[in-house]
Amino acid sequence: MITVDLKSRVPIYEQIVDSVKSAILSGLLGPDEQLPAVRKLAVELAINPNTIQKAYTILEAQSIVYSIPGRGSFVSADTGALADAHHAKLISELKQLLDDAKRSGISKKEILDIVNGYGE
Amino acid sequence: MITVDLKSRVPIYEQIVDSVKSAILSGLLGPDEQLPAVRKLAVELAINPNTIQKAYTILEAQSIVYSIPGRGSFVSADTGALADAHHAKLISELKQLLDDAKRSGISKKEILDIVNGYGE
DNA sequence: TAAGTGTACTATTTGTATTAGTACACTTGT
DNA sequence: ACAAGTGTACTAATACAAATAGTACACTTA
Repeated sequence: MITVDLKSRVPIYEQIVDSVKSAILSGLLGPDEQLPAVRKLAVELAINPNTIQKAYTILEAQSIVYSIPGRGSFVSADTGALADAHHAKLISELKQLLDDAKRSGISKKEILDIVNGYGE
Repeated sequence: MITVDLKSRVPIYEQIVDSVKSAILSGLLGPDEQLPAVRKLAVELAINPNTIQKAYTILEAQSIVYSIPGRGSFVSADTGALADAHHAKLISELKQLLDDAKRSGISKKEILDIVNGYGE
């Protein structure tokens, strides 16, 4: 569920933050569902517990999870804000990509062909 | 022409590499045109000459520039490969973004509206 | 000859992530 | 009451890569 690439340039704790966010966005982790325990996940990923803790602390600061000492860490009840932020981010990235494509002389037709290749 | 963000996470030498590539792709730098001298650019960007040299070495290894000791560094005569690679990269990023958007429940209509907002 | 160019090399510094180790307070289940 | 499992907190040490500092050499151009 939560994975990490030790060789990546992005810090492990950040990968964990992103991984948890993805799990929530994809529905893999539902509201009030418990996250893996700090120590357990550390063993599973073969990294230091402090690194997991750092990730959970960041997630808690962003109101994406809440932690109860002695109990565990859990997904926040309301994940709407997270979904909204992700949505906005995707739109923004798409616009930037289109700008770049236009500057690079990629035709609108080529782009539309690709977009239309995606079902629905 | 070539800019750098000291606060960015991506290494300065890599920013320079990307910056030169962009300048070439946008036509700001034409074939056989001379790049700023290592020492001069170092002064201009207020960074160490070694960092510039590292960037130029990488660009030369990728056949994007060629260097002549005593003369300077110049844009390669044939920049077609660079343009092709950039084109392929954009297409790939677009596909990935569309995948993500689909997974996030963004409607095709919303995407088409954005794409159609880009002239031509 | 002088100035400007790329190239090469080693040592050092710096910043940040990560690890290591320990300790405390709380909750749950027995 | 107890043990096990949980989050939390803190300091020190380690590791690694980027960036800097400093110097030197070979070449080209005016």
